[in-house]
Amino acid sequence: MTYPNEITIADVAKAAGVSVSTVSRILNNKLDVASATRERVQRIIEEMGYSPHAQAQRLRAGKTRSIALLFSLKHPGNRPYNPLEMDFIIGGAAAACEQEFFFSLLTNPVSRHSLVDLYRSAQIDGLVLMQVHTQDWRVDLLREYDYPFVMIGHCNENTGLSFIDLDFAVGVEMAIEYLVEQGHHNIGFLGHPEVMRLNGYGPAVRSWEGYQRAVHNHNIVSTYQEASFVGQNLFNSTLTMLDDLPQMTAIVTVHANAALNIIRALNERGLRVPEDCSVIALTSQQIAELSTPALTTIDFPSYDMGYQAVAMLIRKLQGESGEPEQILIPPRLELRDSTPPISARSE
Amino acid sequence: MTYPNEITIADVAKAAGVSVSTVSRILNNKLDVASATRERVQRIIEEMGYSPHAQAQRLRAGKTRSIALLFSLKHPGNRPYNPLEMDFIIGGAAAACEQEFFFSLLTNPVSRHSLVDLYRSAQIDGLVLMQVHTQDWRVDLLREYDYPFVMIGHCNENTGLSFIDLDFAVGVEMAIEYLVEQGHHNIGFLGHPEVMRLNGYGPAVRSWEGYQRAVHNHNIVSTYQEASFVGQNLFNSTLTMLDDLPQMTAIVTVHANAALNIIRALNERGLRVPEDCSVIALTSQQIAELSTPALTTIDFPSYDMGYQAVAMLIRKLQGESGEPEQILIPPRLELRDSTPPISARSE
DNA sequence: TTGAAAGCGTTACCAT
DNA sequence: ATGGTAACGCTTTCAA
Repeated sequence: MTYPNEITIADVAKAAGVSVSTVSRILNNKLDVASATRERVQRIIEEMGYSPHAQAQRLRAGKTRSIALLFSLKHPGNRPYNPLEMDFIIGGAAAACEQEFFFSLLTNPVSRHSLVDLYRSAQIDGLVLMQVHTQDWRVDLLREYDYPFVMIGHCNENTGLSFIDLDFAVGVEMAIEYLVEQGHHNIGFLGHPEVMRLNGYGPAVRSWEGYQRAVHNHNIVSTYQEASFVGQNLFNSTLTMLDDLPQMTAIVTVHANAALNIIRALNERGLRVPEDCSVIALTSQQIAELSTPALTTIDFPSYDMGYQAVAMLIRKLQGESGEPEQILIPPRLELRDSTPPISARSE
Repeated sequence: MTYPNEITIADVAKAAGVSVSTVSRILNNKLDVASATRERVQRIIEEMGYSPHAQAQRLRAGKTRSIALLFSLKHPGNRPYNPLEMDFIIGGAAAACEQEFFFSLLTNPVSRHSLVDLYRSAQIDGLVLMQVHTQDWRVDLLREYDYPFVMIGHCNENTGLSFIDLDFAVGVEMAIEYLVEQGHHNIGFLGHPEVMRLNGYGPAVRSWEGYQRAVHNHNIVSTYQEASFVGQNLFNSTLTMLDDLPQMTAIVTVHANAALNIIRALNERGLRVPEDCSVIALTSQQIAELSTPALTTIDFPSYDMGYQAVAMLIRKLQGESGEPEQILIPPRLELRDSTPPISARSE
């Protein structure tokens, strides 16, 4: 039995012997309807398997109830993606679905024109921006046009803008500080690729700042490598750091997925984690617990960030918050098994 | 300068001194327009920054130009997700965006009602189903209503249905066969959790079949563990297999992300990859190359599968293909560094 | 080659 | 409490 999906509110009205307006009122839970009528019509709606035409409702309302997340694939084959970015997507989708918003993923590269067009042609009510740079033309453009959007990440200049971001600078600093407290003097830092930092990619810039600050403020010997997240690269960069600084007893990395390669590189030199070398990564709980030993982390709550970003956007769209919301998440150190328990270090 | 986005086709018509119909014709590249008019109007469209209201166009056309992928989060905190499933999403989004379809991610749990409602209320034109089970109520329902959809995965009974899937059974068989050819006699299999197989989750059922067939057809000693993809579990399961079968010289796993834990577990027992033990995983090129050593795989082209699924769905929506398309991808063995080169094994 | 008008399925206003 | 009607912005007949 195949139901035709061409049942309209008019069909329901006719079947119920009432006017279209009445059915509409019932659908929208207006109060001025006799309860007898309401019940009768509702039964008929049920029986006919009617549900209102979302497109028509949206046209009428002048709202799309759609939001999108920009996730441009520069090179379609350029995977694997950062798993934390995947969590932005999932978290965002979850928040949108809960509020019955359509959540769309836009992978085409955006131009000024295509970006503006999304709003102009009423494809979306609002946008989530990720992979934000300290100076970001997309942000400038959307701000100029006063189109609703929120960022995962933030710029140098954020007046009037809504965003959620992790405090990468403090995060890296905190990790190094912890290691110093634990008695480490020789610490390696495995950062984002240099080119990303020079391009002004937020996390790259800020984690680098945090590293510089920590080195400056503490009496430690340090080496660093800026590596892409290709496995072989992380592996080699770890070896290079060991060459530079053979006494290295701790590594801090911003790479979510680096554990395998760092650990393997250390093993290659006869070093074990955490007995000979501690590792702290900037990653999510879930990824940290994928490793053996489970990684001590500066927690990167990416699912929640995606979720919050969308929740924030929807609040903005519904006009609940006139003020922009700016959330800079204070980093949290999660001790797990890749740094020795405090008692063990007091030997 | 903030453009109002309330410019309509009527505004353009008025500004150009022509009728709405004429503007519409120009927008839709109809032929019966004087080229002088066309150019003049096009310039005005440009100047005014007009682009047509997508909602209105879709209402008029009776098409939503939206498709969705069902990715229910049973437990919102239930991460990390299978990275290959993430690639379904990205690949699907890419295909949809290229064709200017809206691609939406639905994370709410679906009921019969909510599923049917997606079509009835004209929220979507079609759906991509993943996490398909050998018997799947969603498939039965959509088939009954004759709503357009495609699957990533397939059921036991697929008449009239369109799908793309990897041939997991042959894949696992092929991996084991290769190992046998290379002279291995003691082979371990690390499969999906038993409960997934018993629930009829396609990949779990079929990779298990492939394993059984391989063991039956070859003269090998084998052990297996069915493990969840939690790191600690994979680690322990590997150790258990080593306890069962200390002479084990090769492991085949269906877990995309298991490499770290398998390798670490082997190292724990003083075994090295690939010198002492070979590893073949069912995963994507990108993930395989994240590991050190890079993993030999049965390639799981998940991005392409997502891409193809959506392309297939769009073809179906555009009525290009009356016939259902059923693609069962023949597995391909990709030799990398977690199995020794053939020359090395002839010692 | 162009324009007028109907209609896509709703909701909201104004009557009754 | 209910019904008629206009309007949301577009495309597509049908006429001119």
